[in-house]
Amino acid sequence: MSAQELSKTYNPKDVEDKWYSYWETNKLFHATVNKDKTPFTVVIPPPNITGILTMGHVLNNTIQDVLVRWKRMQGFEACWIPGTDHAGIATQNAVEKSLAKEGKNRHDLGREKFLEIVWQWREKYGSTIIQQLRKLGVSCDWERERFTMDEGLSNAVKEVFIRLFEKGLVYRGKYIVNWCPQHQTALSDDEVDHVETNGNLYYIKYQLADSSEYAIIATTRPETMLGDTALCVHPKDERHKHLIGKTAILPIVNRKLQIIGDDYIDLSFGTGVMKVTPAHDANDFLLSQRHKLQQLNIFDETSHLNNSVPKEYSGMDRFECRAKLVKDLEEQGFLLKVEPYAHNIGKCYRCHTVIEPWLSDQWFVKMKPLAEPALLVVQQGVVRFHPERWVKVYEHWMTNIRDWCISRQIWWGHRIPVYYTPDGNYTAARNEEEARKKLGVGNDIPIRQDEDVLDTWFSSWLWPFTTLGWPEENEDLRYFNPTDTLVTGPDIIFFWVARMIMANIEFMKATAGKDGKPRKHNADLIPFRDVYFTSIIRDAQGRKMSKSLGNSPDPLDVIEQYGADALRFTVTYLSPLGQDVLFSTEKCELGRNFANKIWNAGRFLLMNKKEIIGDQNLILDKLPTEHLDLADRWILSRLNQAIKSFNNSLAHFYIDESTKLLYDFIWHDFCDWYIEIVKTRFYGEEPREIKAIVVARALWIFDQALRLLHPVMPFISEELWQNLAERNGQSLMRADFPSVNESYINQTIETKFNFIIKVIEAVRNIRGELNVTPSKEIQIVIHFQNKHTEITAENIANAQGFLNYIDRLCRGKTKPIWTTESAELKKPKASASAVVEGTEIFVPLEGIIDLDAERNRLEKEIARLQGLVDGITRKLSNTNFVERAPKDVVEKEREKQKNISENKEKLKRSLEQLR
RNA sequence: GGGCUCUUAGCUCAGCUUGGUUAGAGCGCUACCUUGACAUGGUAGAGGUCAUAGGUUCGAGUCCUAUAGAGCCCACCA
Repeated sequence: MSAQELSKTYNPKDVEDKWYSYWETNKLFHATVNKDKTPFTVVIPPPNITGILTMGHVLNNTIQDVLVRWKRMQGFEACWIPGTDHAGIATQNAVEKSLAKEGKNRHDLGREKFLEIVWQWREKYGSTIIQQLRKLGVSCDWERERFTMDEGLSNAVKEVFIRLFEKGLVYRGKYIVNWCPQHQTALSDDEVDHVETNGNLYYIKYQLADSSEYAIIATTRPETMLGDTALCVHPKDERHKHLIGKTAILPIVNRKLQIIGDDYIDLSFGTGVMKVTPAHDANDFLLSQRHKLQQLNIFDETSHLNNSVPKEYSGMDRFECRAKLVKDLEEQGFLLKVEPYAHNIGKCYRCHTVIEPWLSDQWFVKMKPLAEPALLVVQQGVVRFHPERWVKVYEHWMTNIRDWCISRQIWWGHRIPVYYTPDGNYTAARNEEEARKKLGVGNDIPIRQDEDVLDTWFSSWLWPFTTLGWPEENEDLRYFNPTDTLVTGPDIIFFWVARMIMANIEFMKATAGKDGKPRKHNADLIPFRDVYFTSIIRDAQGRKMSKSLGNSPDPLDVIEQYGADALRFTVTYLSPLGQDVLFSTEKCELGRNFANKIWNAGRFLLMNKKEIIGDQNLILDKLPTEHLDLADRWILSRLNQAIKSFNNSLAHFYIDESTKLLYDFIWHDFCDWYIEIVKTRFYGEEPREIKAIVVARALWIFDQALRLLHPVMPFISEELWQNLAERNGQSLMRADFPSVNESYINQTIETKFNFIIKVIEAVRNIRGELNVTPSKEIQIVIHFQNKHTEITAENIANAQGFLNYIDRLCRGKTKPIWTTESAELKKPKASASAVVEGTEIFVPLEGIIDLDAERNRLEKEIARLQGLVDGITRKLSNTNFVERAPKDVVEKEREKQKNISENKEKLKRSLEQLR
């Protein structure tokens, strides 16, 4: 489309897909090792293959894209590595659900067939979210797209497991794990949500053997008593310490329980006597290890009672069993009382089934040795968190870290590379052959691989280096790792961020860095320098937007309705560092309106370019500096200030601030003032050659603004930029980001221009307040103070030029004239008036003015100024202030007092004349 | 129990890092305007004891302490 045919409103649909495929087919997203450039690398938090795009992804990926596009334009070798996560439990869930619809389950199919189906499922749906991300305009290097279960990453996972195993950092053990009976797998501590729930506290009588005495215990899970193997009291508890060493009889079961003493007991809770159920409570398990107690497992993997309990209970569901047991205890006189009791219950973070602590064989990573260096790099600021407060949270977790349960009893995932001989020996190996070698067994003896798979995070914690080819050592890895910025949600700080820091440090030690030498310094071992924790997006009611609540608008609908740029702009505008964001679809009107404003600014300039210069394309390679007037100098000052502030805000991750800067500069400075003033020159009397310079300059400044805008709104900026001038096949996304020219930043110019703004606003105010319609022509008499005459004389082409500004910008027909301080002032009789920094403005309105309204207006203004003067006077009469405050502050107050008083007096005189 | 965050206009939020302009924006509201980019627009206006109470200071929306309310995270009580 040629420039002159721009439509009246901006239509995102006409341009978004067009430019995205242009960028992609021309490989503009692709990054390669380039020794002449500094790399800027970002790895995407890999979305789940089960996922669809949510507002959370929109925010997260927009921020990444803003950073990546900004750096790319600044001349960095910007590389954004995309990919997806296999999401073990989530994906297996999704597939099992769809199988269930056909009445099948995974056990009917068997492992191999089931995995085949999951892979098919992944082929079909696994790239949905990746396609959706493209709609948002993300500039990922798609040639580098990875998947946590692709061949390379799977090998890396194996390699890591084996190395950790050989170092003794991976071990197998019987431990209490969080067992989800729904998924029939262990979960890590982080995968358990604690939900406050109203339950009951049951008080149960345990008879002592050979005695009439009994102990009372309190429990919220009475069914677990079937697995009790001891009672426990505090050794210093006067009430109960005599019980230590005695034996109690477990009700119903009649098992003998020894009574032990341990200071784990909380004296203030319950009865002071605790039942010990080693196989079904984490703390009891620890007790049982200390006291060498029997660990009796009473549940199967579905949390039904197994046959180690009396047969009337075996086979029952745990909650059925609880009900029956409570009834039986009551009937047999063991139940003393039941109290309502609110407590936290652990639930599966995926299916919300109540977690059952369960004793089983699992694999763990020993975390302490990995955590120590990872804690240090954050404390020392080698890795920086934004906002910083997450450092404390991180510290707390890292110093109290527990071993990581990494085995999962599901099928979809990286199978644990451990092989067992029939007699129970085992080792970690890359394949069966290697395993036989390590185990020293021949082909005649069958060995089997562990059935379990690894936690999903066991592949994602390697993401910053496996995506670059590790364990293979290559140029990419040396060049792009450590990466620069990670953008992610604070909810996965432990799942993912902390573990990536650990893994990168651990495994990059043996890898060469940028200089080709082994990495030694922390700065080369970390996975990323900066971590930006995004806001949590909430709905209008303040609820977190989530798939399960279904309260997240579909971003694709939002894009359809408002455009991707509008969505990008709006979410970044709304996201202050470290605070939550309330989002609703309608808020995207903000972004849409802004896009339309920009569009029309471009349209206007191009229309005038055609009018003045004609059809030939401009080059816009440099700023035309001829015939600069005050407004030109002012907008150049504002532009350079905007560039400077934008860079500064982004460097500090104040994303919302940088977006607001763009908005204010383009809408208010450029459109509201500069374009309006440029109009006076387009339609004025200046020769065509000068007008040509003026329009070319306006276009050059707009070109700069589009470059500035591009990281946030890539589509509209590219479309307009291409229309603006001859580009010879270059794309804006690879164009130079504007650099700051300090010499244009000029406070004096801005002050002078602000005076003009104030004069114009004063006249507009008179018109508005006195209800003088724009069609009514008014005369304006401006009585300049000397200090202001120079503004018109020196900085605007001529005095007529200044009056043209006034005429044009006062939004209505005007006939401005001016006098100077030294000239005799012929104050019109019935007139409205205003004072701007001492310069008086009169609007003679005899016959049309509502004198009462004007008196009212003046009285109000005088009262306001009086209030200000009073405040300052009070301050200045405080001797403490005058003596102790810095001199310049006091001087400023004096100056202020003087100026405001003078203005007030002038208005008072005008008011007198109206009486 | 430990930690963190928030409370500013009718609504949603900036401003606090580094104390000193007449405390800002968007939406909404009121009035006027379809003027040769844009009504997804323009101009003007109304609207705020900056949660409360103390403290530091010449001076506090901004710094400190406490309180109240809202929310989040971690740990966990059998």
